[in-house]
Formats: sequence, C-alpha cells, structure tokens
Amino acid sequence: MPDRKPRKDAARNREAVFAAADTLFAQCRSPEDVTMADIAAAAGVGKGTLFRAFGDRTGLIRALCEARLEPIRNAIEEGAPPLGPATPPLERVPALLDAVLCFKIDNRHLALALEGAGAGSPYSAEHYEHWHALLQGLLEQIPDRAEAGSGFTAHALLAATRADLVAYLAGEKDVPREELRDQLANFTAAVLGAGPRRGPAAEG
Amino acid sequence: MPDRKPRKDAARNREAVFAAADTLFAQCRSPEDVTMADIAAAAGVGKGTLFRAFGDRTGLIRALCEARLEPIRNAIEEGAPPLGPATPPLERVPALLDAVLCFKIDNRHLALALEGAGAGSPYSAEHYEHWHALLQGLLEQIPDRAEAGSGFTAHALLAATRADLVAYLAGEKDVPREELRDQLANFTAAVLGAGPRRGPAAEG
DNA sequence: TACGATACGGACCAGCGGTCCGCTTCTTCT
DNA sequence: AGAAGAAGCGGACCGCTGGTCCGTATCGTA
Repeated sequence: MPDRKPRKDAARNREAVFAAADTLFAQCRSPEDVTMADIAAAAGVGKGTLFRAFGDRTGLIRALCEARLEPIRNAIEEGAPPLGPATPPLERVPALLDAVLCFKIDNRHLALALEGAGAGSPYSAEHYEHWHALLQGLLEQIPDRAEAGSGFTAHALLAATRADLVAYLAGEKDVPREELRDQLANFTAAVLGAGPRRGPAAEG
Repeated sequence: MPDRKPRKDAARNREAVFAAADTLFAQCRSPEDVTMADIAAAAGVGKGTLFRAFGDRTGLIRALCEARLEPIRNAIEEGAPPLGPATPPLERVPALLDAVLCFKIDNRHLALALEGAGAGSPYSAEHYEHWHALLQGLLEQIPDRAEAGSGFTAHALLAATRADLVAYLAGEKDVPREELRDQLANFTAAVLGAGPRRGPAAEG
C-alpha cells in the first residue's frame, strides 16, 4: 500500500471541494458554467489545491461521481434482491438500467458534467468499461440470446440512459420521473425480447 | 426572402472554409484539436470572416454537417425505395437508422464535432428535433405499437447511433463497418418487436 | 470610372484550464 | 514542549481559445 495517510487539512479540503462542486453543479444550468476557480472559491481553497488533489477538471468530476455512485455499486456487488448478484439476469438487467436512470435523473448535472468532461468520448473512461462489462456479462447469460461481437446491445441499452438525453427529457421536456422509468422499462423489455410491452403506460 | 444574393468572394470563401474544415476534422484525432484559427488559416481567410459567416464554432460545424447530410435528407424526402416515403414504416425505420449509422461511420470526425459542439446537449439542436420527429412519426404508424408519451423509443434508437459511440466502436475498437450495421439492424429489429433476430450475424 | 455597400482580416480582448514556487501548517522526533 | 522537515497551500502567472472590432480592400452598379 503505497498510500501513506493523508494530512488532516488535505482530507478536510477534499471534502470541502466535493461539497462545493456538488452544490455548484446542481445550481448551474450547464456544467460548463462552473469553472475550476468557482469551485475553488466556493470551497475556500486555492486553485492549486484543486489541481494538486485531482489532477485536472476531469479528475475532479470523476472522483465526485465515483463517490456519489458508491451506494449503487455496493447494492449491485453485495446483494439486495433486485440489483444483487442473486437475481436472475432477465430481471437484473432492467433493475440495473433503472438504477442507472434514477441516478442520472437525481444527479443530472453531475452526470452531465461527467459525460461531457473528457476531451474524447465518455467511452474511453474506465468507468464506462465497468458498466458495459457488467451488462454485457448479464446479457450473455440470458438463454436464447446470441450476444456476440462487440456487445452492441449493451452499448445501445446504456446509450438509452445517456446523461444528456436524461437531462433533456427530465429537465427541458419535463417528463416526469416515473414516466421516464416506465418508458425505459418498456424499451428494455422489448430489447430483451420479453414479448409485448407491459401494462398501460402512464398517460401523458 | 430576406436573403439578397451573396457576394462572389463571400461564396468562394464559404466553400473554402467548408473544404478546409472537412479536411482538418478528418485528419485530427479529436475535434477539439481543430481550432477556429486553424480552419481560417487552412482556408486562407481571416478569423473574422469565419465568425462573420457562421456566427460561432457551433454554427460552422452545423452548417458543414447540414451540407454533407443533404444527400441523405433528399433520399428520405424524395423517395428511393428503402428510404423514401413510399416504404412501409416497419421497413423504413431500420433503413433510416442504417443510413444514419453509415453517415456517422463515414464522417466520424464531423459527426463527433457536431455532437460535442454546443455548450448544452445535442438534443436542443433543431437538427435533432427533425430526426426525432421523423422517426417518432414512423413508429406511431406501426400497427400494434403503443407509442405514447415523450417518444422515448425514438430517442433510444437514435441514441444507439450516437456519434461518440460509433466513433468508439468503429475507431477505437475496430469493429468493421458491416458488423456494426448488422448489430444495429438486429437491435432495431428487436425493438420493433419483429420477433427473433435475423439471419446469422457475421462471425466476429 | 466613381461611389456605396459589403465583406475581409488580423490585432485585440476576456476567460478558461493548468503550472509554479514562496509560504504556511501539520507531523514527528527528541 | 520545541524544533526540524515534510506535506500541503494559494494565488499570481502562463498559453491558448473562442469571439469582437474596425480600418481597409473588394465587389456590384450606374
């Protein structure tokens, strides 16, 4: 373990930065409007501290997301009924996508900042690889499903929960949370070949 | 028609800029690497001319895309068999998505630049609204398909052809063009509830 | 050819992410 | 407790970008 214990002020600042960034991203319209200087000021630290702790803008956003995402990751890896590993794939896939969707609805701005962060695509991020591998693995376990090649289905399903799409629907178009979840559930069901769509959708 | 005829040099410069931008975007790794100054220099014009003609970076990219996309738009509106309006929806939807996919494969860099362009999401662009409305309209025409609410299915299908995803698969992961098309076709078929996937996919 | 309108172009500006280094604060050793 | 040294801090600073501005060159017209 090459990490020695961090100094007390360092830890305190780290938290302060997380809190400040969270607030700022939640308030502002577009993630672009929040500058590093803003975050530093709001956290009561210098810009240098920001970059020392997180490397660059992307690093900060990534770290913040990772932190906020931890509960979901745990739920998936450890094992409450709908998300946990004991659930059969055909049930777990929709649950997983629903969880992702909910996270992105509730943390629109943060998710938006994350996906718009890196210079390149969000797809190069280790973060994404993780989710894709998980989903892809589940899809392969579903019986009469010939999931081959590049795992396109998993990519496409995840694409349906892209942060900017979610933000657009939930934010701009004011689609209510439950309706969105319902629609994604329907879509997922169709993709999984589970026959006809389920019950009456909430009328818009 | 409030547009008076443009001056000759203006038209010439416009073309020069398109050509230069096209080349530069095609060559560089990430669209971010191509600056407005670069484009101006390559086109042999001043920066002022760029901004006068297109307003801002987004405007330039949008105009360029629009121009390159015109053939496809025509094919859709006028009417060759697979894309044209005479085709029944159940056939036309896959054809349309395939056309979009192909365009994004062939013009990766440009499409990437477009979607990454605006400060906000690509979803606010009139461009996107157009495609979504078209697709949504077709989906509604498919008989036993209860397409209601915000047209999520159309959004999700389009999301499967997002430029960065395409660039990632075709560029980074070297998924061959035909395989990608095949996978998207399978996916589309599944969503449309057309029963089992079609024939044997190209083995990867 | 001469004149008005239009477009050109590059110096210029503000603001961003990111760096650097003298100074402060924590930790630890005696 | 006190002092020495490491670890961390912070804001002036830099390079670069998208975008503006206006004197000047070019075009269309009579």
